[in-house]
Amino acid sequence: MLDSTFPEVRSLDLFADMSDESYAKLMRGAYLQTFPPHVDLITEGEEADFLHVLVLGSVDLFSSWNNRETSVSIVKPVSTFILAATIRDARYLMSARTMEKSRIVMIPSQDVREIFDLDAGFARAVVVELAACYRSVIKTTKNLKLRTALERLANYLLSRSKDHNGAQHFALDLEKRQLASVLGMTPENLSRAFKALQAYGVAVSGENVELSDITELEKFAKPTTLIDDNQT
Amino acid sequence: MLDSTFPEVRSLDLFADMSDESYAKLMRGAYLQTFPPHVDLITEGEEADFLHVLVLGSVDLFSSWNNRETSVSIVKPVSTFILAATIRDARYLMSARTMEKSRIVMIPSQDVREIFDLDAGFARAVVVELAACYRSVIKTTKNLKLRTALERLANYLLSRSKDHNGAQHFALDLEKRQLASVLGMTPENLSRAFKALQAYGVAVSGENVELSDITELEKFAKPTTLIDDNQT
DNA sequence: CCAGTCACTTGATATTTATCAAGCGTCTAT
DNA sequence: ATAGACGCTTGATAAATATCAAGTGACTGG
Repeated sequence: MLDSTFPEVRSLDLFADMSDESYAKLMRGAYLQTFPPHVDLITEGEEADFLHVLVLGSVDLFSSWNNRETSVSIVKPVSTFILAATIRDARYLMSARTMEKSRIVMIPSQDVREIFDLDAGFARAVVVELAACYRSVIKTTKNLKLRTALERLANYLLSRSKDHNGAQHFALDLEKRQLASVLGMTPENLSRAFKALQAYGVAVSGENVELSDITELEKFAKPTTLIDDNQT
Repeated sequence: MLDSTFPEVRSLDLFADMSDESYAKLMRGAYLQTFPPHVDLITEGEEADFLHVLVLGSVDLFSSWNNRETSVSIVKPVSTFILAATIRDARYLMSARTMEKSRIVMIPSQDVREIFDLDAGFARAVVVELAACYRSVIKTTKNLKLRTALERLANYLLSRSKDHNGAQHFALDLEKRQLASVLGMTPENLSRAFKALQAYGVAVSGENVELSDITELEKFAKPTTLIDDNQT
């Protein structure tokens, strides 16, 4: 299904270190598909038949219980989702929907498990990716359990600022309702939280954020690499 | 350091599928050590020099920020901790301390990474373990974001009941203060939550729990395998 | 251009959760 | 035995967060 006309996939970290032969095998049953915005890709509880790799766009991983819903994380290119379910041949723990137009590679889970045993380079890449995912969720848990909503928002803003080379001004990359869900609060509360952070030099207008006193904001937010750093 | 006098280690899921040669290499630099209760094993932020495997006892993985502290999870035998940090050669995201007398295998991280590349059976076992850890934290996150403290406690009790073959009566395996921290609430609140659950047939005396109406409690708690099941 | 939709905001209020202070009961060490 | 320590509980209160109900403003489709 997938051939060399998609070098973008081959060069992803996850596939870069494997043999051509393994790659060919892996891709034999794979699809590369483009989805419009707001399309449901996966529903939690289903069997994990495919490993998904997001090549372009963005995907919301969310979960529901008892009529409540929450965003567990937002996936940006290039990353996999549903890797753990694929490995364990288990059911999805989260649902997924596209947030914008997205290009996604879908690889049959069984092939992933098969090639994992055959190709050490791929195995290493899978483990490294999975470990990164694990550490990211641990950080989320710490963020939720150790901080108030206001503190989470403050640190989120500082984090985004760092993503923009420490810029004082940048645009939110999420709708506010979406951001509220990611941060574990209601949209109403997010509005009030933004207002409360005015005291630390935060100004928001639409999607535009201005941090006029990053030092003061940091004094309040107390960011730490052990929670707020995406890389380590 | 470790030889065949510790068959308990060799037969762990993590090590069972590897060659004798790889196992020998892996254990060359390893220690098997017994720690007394309430000993700090690891401090978050340090380099992950060793992979830890808990063979006996129990270990608290906790984290601190801004003078607050929370239990992220309790590790019971047989499982690893710090696996993700070892894989990524990164810093620990959590601190660890023994809760009771515990026997722990410590394997130099570098050896783990080396043998991972050499032994496919070990690689598979590492990935399966890591995927299980990942899914477990995802469930924790969903639990925290989708449920109130009362709902978390109710589901925790139902979960423990299932661990005891659905028994109506069982003993808590954690101190209440510890349990409160795991569930993301204060000890005071846990006390009140237990009282509030009396309405659903929950009675607690010391460490003894009696669930006199599991059906009613389930109607309130709405447990789901996608959050509350340890296995899948 | 206008009406409608929709995300966001704001205010009032309720619920949930934490904090502080005190008290209770059990265990332990002298 | 008894004093203290300690874990737990309880009550009073405060803080954090959610809910409900309007309202605003921007974009969109006819």
